Amino acid sequence: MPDTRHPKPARGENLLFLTDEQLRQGSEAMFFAYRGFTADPDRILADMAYGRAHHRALHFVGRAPGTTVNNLLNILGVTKQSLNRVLRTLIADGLVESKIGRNDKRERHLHLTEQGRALEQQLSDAQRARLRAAFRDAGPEAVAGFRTVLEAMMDPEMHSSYTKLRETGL
Amino acid sequence: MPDTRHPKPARGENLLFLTDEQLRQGSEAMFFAYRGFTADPDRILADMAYGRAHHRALHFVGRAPGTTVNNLLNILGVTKQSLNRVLRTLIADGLVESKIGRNDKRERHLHLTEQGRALEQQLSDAQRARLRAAFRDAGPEAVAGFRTVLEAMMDPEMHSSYTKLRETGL
DNA sequence: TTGGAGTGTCAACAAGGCTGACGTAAACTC
DNA sequence: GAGTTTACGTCAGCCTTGTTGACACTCCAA
Repeated sequence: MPDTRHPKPARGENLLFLTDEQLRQGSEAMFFAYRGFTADPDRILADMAYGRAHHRALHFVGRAPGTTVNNLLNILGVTKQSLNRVLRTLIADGLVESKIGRNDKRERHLHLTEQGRALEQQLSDAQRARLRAAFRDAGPEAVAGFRTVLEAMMDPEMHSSYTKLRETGL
Repeated sequence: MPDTRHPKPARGENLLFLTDEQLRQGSEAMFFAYRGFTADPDRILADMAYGRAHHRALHFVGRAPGTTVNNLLNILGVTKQSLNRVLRTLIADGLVESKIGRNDKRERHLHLTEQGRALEQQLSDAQRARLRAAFRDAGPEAVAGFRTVLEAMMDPEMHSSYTKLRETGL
């Protein structure tokens, strides 16, 4: 029986949270939670001609206004052809603006239009509502742990994208 | 300035973790972490004729041996046509066995074959390795918080699937 | 001026979602 | 016993979003 007297056991003791069964439950928690995480914006998008990829593009353009296509490519981790298809429809529909770079005219700097910002808000609000409820129910310490584990799960390059957004974004 | 004397502030105080910026970072953490979470098994699957959908089916059949098709459908949240396509190849390749029910002969009970168990192990090992490292780095309290938040993010039906697996599975 | 980087586009394809329709067998219900 | 419902499989077709490969254009820098 595990020792339950100490809430924070010394290392070496009580590694119950590292058993295969615990890890399996962790996997399943990720799977089910991610489904919940994407469910609300997906529902909104289903009515439009857009999908999850459009949401992601809107999110990160809104997050890092003026970002280049290449930068967005690295963040999203898809091919430029794949991103381009999404971006093309967003630009055609007037949600995203693509401006030729001033210094380097090969680059395109991406911004949300008013309309794009509105849709991004709508989608993010739906997603954040769920996240807010989950965070509120779980409490600040659980949220801190949540963030810590997620950061440790990322690939190093993704992690650096993540922290870079945190520092420079907005 | 938030009160930092208490690690667990009374409600109403210190709700910094519920600001839009914090929630946005939470969203991004989910996005990047989920990419990391699926990266390792995806790499293994890429060499075979299988994809992430096959991994999910193998996982849950292995987790709840003897489960019916309908039950698996509910867990995975896809249409039977979609699941059937995946299941058909797994059965044809001898990774999954489909047995007609004894009581109710309409039902099919699914099991992993030896070969299926082997592949499931290989895939899960890759995924668990990353999770184990993340859990180890983050520590038991962070892991508990991680689980708490993820559970709060699930849709209620998913949450019941999740807990049911935890109770009856294995 | 030439090579390479950043960007965009076309074509073709695959995985894995979806809907709708239909068939079969078993179980349930009246 | 007839009719309905349930569980499952399958065919056909569509969509989104990912992939590769090939090619063109613009601009910067050596």
